[in-house]
Amino acid sequence: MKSRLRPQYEARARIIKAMAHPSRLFIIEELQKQERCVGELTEMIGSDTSTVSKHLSVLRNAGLVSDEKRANSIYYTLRCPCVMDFIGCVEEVLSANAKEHADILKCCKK
Amino acid sequence: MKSRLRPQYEARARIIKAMAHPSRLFIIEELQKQERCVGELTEMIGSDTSTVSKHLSVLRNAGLVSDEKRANSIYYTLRCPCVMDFIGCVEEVLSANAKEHADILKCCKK
DNA sequence: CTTCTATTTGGCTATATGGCAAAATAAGAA
DNA sequence: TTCTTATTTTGCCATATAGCCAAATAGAAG
Repeated sequence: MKSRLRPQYEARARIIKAMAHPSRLFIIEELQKQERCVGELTEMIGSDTSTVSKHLSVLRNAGLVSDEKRANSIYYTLRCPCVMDFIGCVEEVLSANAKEHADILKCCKK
Repeated sequence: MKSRLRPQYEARARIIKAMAHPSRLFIIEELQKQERCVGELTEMIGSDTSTVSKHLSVLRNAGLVSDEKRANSIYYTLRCPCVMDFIGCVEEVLSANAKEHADILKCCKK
């Protein structure tokens, strides 16, 4: 592809890659509802604190969330709620896939 | 997170992960304009045919594209054009990030 | 059947990622 | 100051990914 376009696609891919993990999708969805600190998210997700912290740093580095320290916890917020629109489309893909699977099964049974 | 939710987040993550690569984003955007065969995409992207073929199989396995053989080429099509909506949001994140960077620079110069 | 063309697959290497545990850091409370 | 709590960083290992090359496959064309 034209070399001047490369960096643009790479930048986009970095953002999307930051979302491409089950726990991080959970975090995004949760933060869309309300801000949360690491401890809360850790408990909800059920893995090691350090793991959740790393996920948060991935999201932060991508610019998807911002953090603010209050009392002795760090609260994370979703910066661009539009990322939630993704989910709708992803679900559309998933149900299209499910439908196709169903059709294939139906066809084989005949 | 509640164990019955896990599979759902994993399914979503698989779809998003399939998009999380510069070449695959390019392919998605190109296929949104018109169907293309492997050879055409290979030339546009400029990497090995086998590499592009693998990218296409990632997209196909995710259910994002479908393929149809005609003459002696295989033509790929975008199955859910809504994935293009992603890009708008991703660009929003990118420009928010750029703005923040600019603000930080401005602040430091003072 | 043989040849040619388009695409996929397998083998390989280098690099990136996710996870936990342990050590390090930051900042409030005593 | 020291103690405590919340979070981040580091080290390590296992696994996944991208890329190229070479080999295999599928069909069209001769």
